Amino acid sequence: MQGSAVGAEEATGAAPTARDRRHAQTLTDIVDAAWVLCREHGLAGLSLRELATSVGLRAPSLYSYVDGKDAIYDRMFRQGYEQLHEAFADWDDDLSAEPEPRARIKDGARRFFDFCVEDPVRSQLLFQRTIPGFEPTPDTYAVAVEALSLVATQLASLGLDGPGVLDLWTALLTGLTDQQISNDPGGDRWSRLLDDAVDMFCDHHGIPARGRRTNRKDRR
Amino acid sequence: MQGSAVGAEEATGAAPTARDRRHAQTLTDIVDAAWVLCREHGLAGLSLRELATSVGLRAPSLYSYVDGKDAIYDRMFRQGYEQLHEAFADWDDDLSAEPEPRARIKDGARRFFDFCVEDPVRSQLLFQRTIPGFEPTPDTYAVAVEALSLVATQLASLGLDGPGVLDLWTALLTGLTDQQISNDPGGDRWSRLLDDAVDMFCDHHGIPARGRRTNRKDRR
DNA sequence: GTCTATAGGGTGATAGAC
DNA sequence: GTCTATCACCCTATAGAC
Repeated sequence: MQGSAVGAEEATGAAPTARDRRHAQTLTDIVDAAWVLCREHGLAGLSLRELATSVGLRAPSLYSYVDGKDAIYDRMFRQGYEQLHEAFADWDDDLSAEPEPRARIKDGARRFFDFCVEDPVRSQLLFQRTIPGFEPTPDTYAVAVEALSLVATQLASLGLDGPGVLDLWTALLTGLTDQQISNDPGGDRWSRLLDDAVDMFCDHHGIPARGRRTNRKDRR
Repeated sequence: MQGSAVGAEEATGAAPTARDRRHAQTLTDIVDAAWVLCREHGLAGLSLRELATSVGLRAPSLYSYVDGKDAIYDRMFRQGYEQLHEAFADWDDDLSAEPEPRARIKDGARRFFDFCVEDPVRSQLLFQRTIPGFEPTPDTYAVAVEALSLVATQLASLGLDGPGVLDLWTALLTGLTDQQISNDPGGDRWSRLLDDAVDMFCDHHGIPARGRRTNRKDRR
């Protein structure tokens, strides 16, 4: 379920020793435990002491695995975008099975909605900028950009392109997910509006409901 | 600009003494300073020490004005919803000048958008539940409900009613504002999409663009 | 009402022994 | 690598002198 954290050591050609593997293992343990604690106490409520003891260490020992608190957020941030990437990796695989653009857009919307609702803390870390001092490393920021551009190109291939179109799309989707998360956690009050919202959006942008193609620009 | 905090003392029939007025004044000073500090350090980053010194007091002296930290959040929360109420109090005043529902809906959307963007910290306090232990007092919660129901009835009079319709409306609006606040602060990248978004929404729900009335339900 | 003093907790991070 | 000990802060809240 969690993204692989192998590769934390420098990618030398040398084979990993048993000690390297142990090191990498407790490192992933640390990040996994950090997710658990953040879901419990909130993203900003993460305590290094508690994190350490929850993996059987004392606080100072964390520093031989991770450079400090922000470095832990950075690893979580990167992992989150890797998971987003995974969630959309096979999105266009069913192109042969379902060629209708609107149905496929609905599928994409549902993927994103579920991805966000399934882990609100992750959504908060990835999409809202709420942690005081944290900025992702350029390296992990590149991972985020890559994941987002993957989704953007997939949407563009379905006819959703142009700057304003994509921005309105993200606003609509994040609005629905945020309302669901913060005003009806565990329920489906906004989840069940998702398909209707997509129809509204597609109607407005000339995405055909059936095989027929209507082009919005031609009508003006 | 800030809502009046007179009336903090119990509403007895007695005339307020000079001492009462001084007390009420420093109380509003405290709340005003709390807003300033929250905009600087974030909502959760409010420190009672710093708040006290910023109004010329020491931390313990705050407790003779306010019951604790959550009581300060409560006053801010209430004041925020009073301001929202004010922002929509005269919304239907221009009914004679502008009877077109769609134009008036756009005006309402713009009011809400500006209200949110103009003070992101206030939006976070009012519309997201991000502070760990804080729950508004029943008394101030009633103020919030009243403000929201005012807006809801105004929308309903324009044809935007039904549970799903209102929920989709709030999702769309908060989505646009949140994106604007967190991804383009100070800019207009989502602000300039607002009118188009309202058109999309109105088209979908049968709100006429001109004087003619189209009813969505009749067409299915 | 305001203060000093302090209780009683928390935090991230570092030095240095083992 | 892990630990103990500790530094150097931060915080909210209360007791009691003035």
